[in-house]
Amino acid sequence: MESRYNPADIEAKWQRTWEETGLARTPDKSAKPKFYALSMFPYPSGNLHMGHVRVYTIADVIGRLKRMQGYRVLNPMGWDAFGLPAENAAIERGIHPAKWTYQNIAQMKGQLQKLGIAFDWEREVTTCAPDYYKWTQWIFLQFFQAGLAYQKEAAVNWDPIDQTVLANEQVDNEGRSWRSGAIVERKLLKQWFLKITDYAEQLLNDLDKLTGWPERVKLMQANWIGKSTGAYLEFPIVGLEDKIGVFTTRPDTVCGVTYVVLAPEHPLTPKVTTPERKAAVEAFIAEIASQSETDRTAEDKPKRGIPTGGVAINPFTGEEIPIWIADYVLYEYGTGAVMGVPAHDVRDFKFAKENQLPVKVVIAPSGEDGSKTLEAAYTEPGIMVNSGQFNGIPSESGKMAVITEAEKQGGGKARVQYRLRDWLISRQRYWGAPIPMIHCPSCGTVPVPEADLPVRLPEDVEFSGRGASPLAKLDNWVQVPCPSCGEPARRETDTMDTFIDSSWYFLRYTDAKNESQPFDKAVVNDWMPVDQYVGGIEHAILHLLYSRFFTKVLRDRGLLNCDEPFQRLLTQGMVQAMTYKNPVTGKYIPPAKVNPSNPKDPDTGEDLEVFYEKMSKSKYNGIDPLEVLAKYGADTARMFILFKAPPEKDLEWDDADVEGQYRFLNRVWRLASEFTGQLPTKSINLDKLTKAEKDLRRATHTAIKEITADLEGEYQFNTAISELMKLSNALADTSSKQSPVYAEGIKTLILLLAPFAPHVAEELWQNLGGTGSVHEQSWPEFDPDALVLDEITLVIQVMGKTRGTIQVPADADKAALEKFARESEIAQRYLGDAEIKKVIVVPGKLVNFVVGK
RNA sequence: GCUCCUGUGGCGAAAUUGGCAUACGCGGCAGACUUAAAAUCUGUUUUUUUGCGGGUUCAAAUCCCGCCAGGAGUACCA
Repeated sequence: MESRYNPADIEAKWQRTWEETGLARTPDKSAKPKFYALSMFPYPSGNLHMGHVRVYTIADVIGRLKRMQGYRVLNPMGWDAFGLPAENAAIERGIHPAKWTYQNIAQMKGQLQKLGIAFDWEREVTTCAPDYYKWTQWIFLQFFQAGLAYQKEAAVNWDPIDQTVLANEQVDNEGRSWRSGAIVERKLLKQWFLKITDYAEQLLNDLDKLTGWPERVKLMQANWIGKSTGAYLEFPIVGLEDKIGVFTTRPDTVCGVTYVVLAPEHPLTPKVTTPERKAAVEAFIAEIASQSETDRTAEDKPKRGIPTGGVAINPFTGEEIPIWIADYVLYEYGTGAVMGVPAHDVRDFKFAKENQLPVKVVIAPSGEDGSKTLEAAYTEPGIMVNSGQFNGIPSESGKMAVITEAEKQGGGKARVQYRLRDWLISRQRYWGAPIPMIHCPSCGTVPVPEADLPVRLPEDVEFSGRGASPLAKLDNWVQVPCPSCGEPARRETDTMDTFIDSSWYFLRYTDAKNESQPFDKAVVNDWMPVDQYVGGIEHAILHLLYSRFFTKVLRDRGLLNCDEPFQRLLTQGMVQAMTYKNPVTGKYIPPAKVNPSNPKDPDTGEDLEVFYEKMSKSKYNGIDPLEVLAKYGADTARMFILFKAPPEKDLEWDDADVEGQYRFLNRVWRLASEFTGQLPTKSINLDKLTKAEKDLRRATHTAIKEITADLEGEYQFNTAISELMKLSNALADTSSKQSPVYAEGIKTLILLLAPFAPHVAEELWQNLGGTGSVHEQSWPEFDPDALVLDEITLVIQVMGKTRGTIQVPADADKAALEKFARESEIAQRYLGDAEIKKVIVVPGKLVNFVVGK
């Protein structure tokens, strides 16, 4: 056996061997239980970064563990390959998006393979390949047939740099594009939408089924869906037939309405405006329209609005109330109009104070009559007052009473409102799946027949980076006969949001080569749902919500059976590295130019701020995985990443800790190299073990127990590895290296190490004469008898304070424990002749004496 | 503003879920080996204490209340 641990040699060798023997290939259906381990597939940028290393390592450990535990495992990999960067490369460097993308894929695949992840590459999925996007288009047609895909003229988010429309979700809260960072403009265009709002209630309710998801992700989705329960109420307008419909969550406060506010864009705005207010209202609307989203939503911005001159009637009190328009009322939400109840809504209170509108109290805390002047809005529940027939009703039940009355009068009803909007999927871009529709002057919008799929992206395209989509400029591609009437028609030139591609890729993996359908129903039902999904928290809302939506729609189309695609979700933290920043100039300084023990700016001499941040080029703190692999090997990189922090927490890169893991693998290597015995094939004779042997055997079986537990439930790779270290330490320190117990320990250590550091484990396994691959062995099981101690350490406390410990027989009962404790020298010393009022005995742990004062 | 999470040695982190706080690793220090260094090995180090203040309990990092600090999500959602 080679005496030195040389990762470079053994890693390449085993990666080749595993490839040849098909270790990672997904087994055929059998009696074995299935396990679908999935990591979020990458965008093929061309370069692997540490974030990738972390996700795929986590999923790989889980996959390898499950294989050893007797599951047939599916652990696939693919490419989220459509998207803007490829098109930008085409514009900037004149390289075709397809060529650029496939080059990147080849490069990244090579890098990924060096990590030693057991991916089944035979199921590789590439979303920009026609044999994939054919089915993306087919699924779009399913949505269309279900009435879930429709076109709408809409004010959309227009990115002036990328020259495209963005989904609401792709605009950050400063009104900037998630990709280009440009301030987004509003523009009217006819767009394709998917009706995700039809599934809002299910998407919300089924969050309860996701017991294996982090609470905070479920919470973020629930907030995003934003369900509110309330009422739709109508306010008649003086002098008009029209009524103003509002949505409110507080119908119980309706008698306190002192004004109504419309969104400036509301169609009723011009109708209710009186001639003398017309000029002012139009000026106000123009001013709002010219404001960017940023200004309109700026923090602590005062609410601005003006009266229209129009008057509405509160149907519950008969009072005449003014109609205003204001910038804080959003046209897109609810009905685009709100009722103003200054006394019981914080915003309305502020708005009323600023604009001298009356405040009318209609809810009072119990015991009060509502005559007190309010300093702030009273938003708590209370008793209805000044509300005519509703006086005296508690506000919570008053909500229903008001709704019932509104229904009786025909002026309202209960209503549930969601914040979630329909999903805008049109992109005026080339590098995406073409929307398979044809616009015919006589037949209207007609789907491309299934037999004609895929609608291929034409290859001969010019990329200028300006104006309309490159597809719209290709006359010979755009012009087609109408599939329905045969007359000249035009193709839809928009492509689909790439989030569509990633909303069903996990289904395609189950049957990746199917040429006649996106996936076979029996096959997809066999593998789905995904048992463990691993990915970044940045996808907590969009990708995960869209995938859930797709799964439900495809289920309703009869294509699969599951309600939820991802049984368990692990959101791994970022990989951060140390950055140096000059707090005066705000500039980042490359670590190579800084003395770590006394960080100063090399140019100005100023003291630098030192902290951990997500790795990025602009901060000069990126660590190239390939360099780490070259220096230490994949096993060390994996061990470091798994050990340094729990998987969901951010991880701080530290070269010294990487060295530490390298040292550990070297120690394991040495232990195994110096072992001259045989790996045991049958169980050990337990009759006459020495104390040292018993201790070692306990260490071995404790490791099995703890590591197995750490990999079930919550994944705690960091503590699992610390248990490996303990076992390794116990083996190194033992005096019974000739014992079969030692051989069992060595064998167990290698088996337990296998999911974490697969190459070293395999090499050591083979060197010690193990049969077959270490990764095909059964995961070890612990012997409970091995864990039993003859003696335990009993803690002796007085008044809850630990005063010392004694050794006692492990099988002593409560009474015996108390006796040992009372007679102990420690108790004698600390108790003296104090009166013992009570003795608490926790078997196996402690005895606590409660004494009188 | 609202919602949620986190706070433990010099550092990353553990703690069977109420029962010896700091496992495991990093770093530091000392020693062995060496002409010397690296590598390796051995030993040692974090000292009434789990952000702060109260409470419950025989017993609190863990449960409850109130603060403080840091982070995340969301943002006029009626």
